[in-house]
Amino acid sequence: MQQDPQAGTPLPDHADPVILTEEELNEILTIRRDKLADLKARGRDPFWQVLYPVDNTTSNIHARFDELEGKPVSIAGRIMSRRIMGKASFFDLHDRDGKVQVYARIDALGEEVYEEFKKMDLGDLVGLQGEVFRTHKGEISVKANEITLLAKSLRPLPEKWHGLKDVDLRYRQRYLDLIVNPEVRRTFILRSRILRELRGFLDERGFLEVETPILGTIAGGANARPFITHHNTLDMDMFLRIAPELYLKRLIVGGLERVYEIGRNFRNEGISIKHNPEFTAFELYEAYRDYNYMMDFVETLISTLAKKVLGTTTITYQGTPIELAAPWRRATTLQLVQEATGIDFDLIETHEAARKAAQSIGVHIKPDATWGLVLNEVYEARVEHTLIQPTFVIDFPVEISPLTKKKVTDARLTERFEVIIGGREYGCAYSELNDPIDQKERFLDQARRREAGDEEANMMDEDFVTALEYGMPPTGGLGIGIDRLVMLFADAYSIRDVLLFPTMKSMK
RNA sequence: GAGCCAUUAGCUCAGCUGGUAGAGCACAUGACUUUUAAUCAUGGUGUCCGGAGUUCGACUCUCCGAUGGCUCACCA
Repeated sequence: MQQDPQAGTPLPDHADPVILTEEELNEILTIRRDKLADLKARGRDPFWQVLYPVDNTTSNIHARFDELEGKPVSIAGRIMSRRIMGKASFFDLHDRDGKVQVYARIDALGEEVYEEFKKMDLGDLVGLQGEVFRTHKGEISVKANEITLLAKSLRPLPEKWHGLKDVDLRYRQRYLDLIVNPEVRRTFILRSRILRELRGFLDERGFLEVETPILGTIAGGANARPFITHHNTLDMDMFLRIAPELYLKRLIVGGLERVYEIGRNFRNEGISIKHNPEFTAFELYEAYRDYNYMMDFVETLISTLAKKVLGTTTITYQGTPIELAAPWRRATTLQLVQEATGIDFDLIETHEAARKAAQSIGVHIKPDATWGLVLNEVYEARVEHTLIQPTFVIDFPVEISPLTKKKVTDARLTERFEVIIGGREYGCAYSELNDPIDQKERFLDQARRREAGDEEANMMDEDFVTALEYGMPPTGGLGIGIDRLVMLFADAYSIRDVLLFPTMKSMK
């Protein structure tokens, strides 16, 4: 490693009392900065290190111990715990996917290097070369014959045994959370694997991954309040997307036939253990398919992902056993509401009778709610949270489904289903509305709702109607919340546990 | 947006009925060449979240604020 020839001259910054900050008064911080200053003064500034010839990882050393025993390896990582016993020491080196114990002794390293090693701190990043062996107590280890400080850690890490528990700090300083809480790292590795397997599954089936605008002048494709931003040179307000749906269906019109997008949506709504203002949506469209096909597709997709990523379709979410293997139950909203409440909405013919029926069982509804809105309210209030094993809930009212084909047999309902697991919605799919005249009417209906004060009603998208006028094949569409899927697979209680950097208030 | 709860050393947490604070880890010094939450001895950790008030005296009581958590609302 090259060292700067002028290294002997610099003075420690904090030696000047004028720029001594309050923070540096802390004993531990001061000592670590002093150690760094000492290294600099001796021409050994660790921050001049630019590379290290790493040729192995800690997990590989464990996995292939039999063939690596007695062989030299070169690894690098963070010192996470130390047991110094005079002229010999052990420490744990953590790298990206594991840790290994390192044995450092003065006669292997030489006096100078060993003394430098003893001055290193927990949290320092080092590279080392040594031989793989097993200790008397049986622990796979590396006997170091060279250790190089690659970066100095100037702050003490959170406690080694209890880790970092303060939830606020864990989210705001996720890097610390990742350093000291191994299960957090596992969750995000799992998240990456889920996405990789999802893409593989779709690739095998001939889907094209596409990217559509996040920034636009119409926020369509869902019922939600958008974030508003401003473009300076165009001098116009723009929206962050709430769903990619209308763009993806334009691509179906364009003849791409099988497309999907995995990307961020933004909704200007409340934050909860199930909601983050930005979240990752997966939407897929396949021409010449309907929602029945999509049910088979979803069953296969989720159970395949579980098998590939978790090795099983039998999982436990927050203590509740869930079986993800196909087939899943399929039941209509009408059936499920009748099962749960005894009320058969199919036989209710007027909006007023529907409202009275809901009120009779104590479900709160708006005074002008229509039959379909009431049915949906009752479903959400009395059914959704009770569906623990994977269930396709089928045929939602037309009022809440402005982009979905109506059922040929019942114009009050649409060919739409939701995927419910553990009482939560994981996805939604439908036979896409491709009738431009009907679509325009639905947009106009939504526009009336907007004017009546419903900020979540869909915005009119004239160009989307124009696209449909050129002809869109019958198409099955699907949307799945990736964050919630990761929560399910990782057994995470809060959405924030599967987002590396969840949305937080700014500290004042 | 509402209610409840929390905030004390770098981290994890104690702190009684109001008398200006403790432990473990981490850190420092010393001992120790197979330890693994290493051990042993010695030592110092501090804007008690911020501000105001009550009081002779506030970590402790009251009010205001900040941040977070939970529940609810919102959110298909």
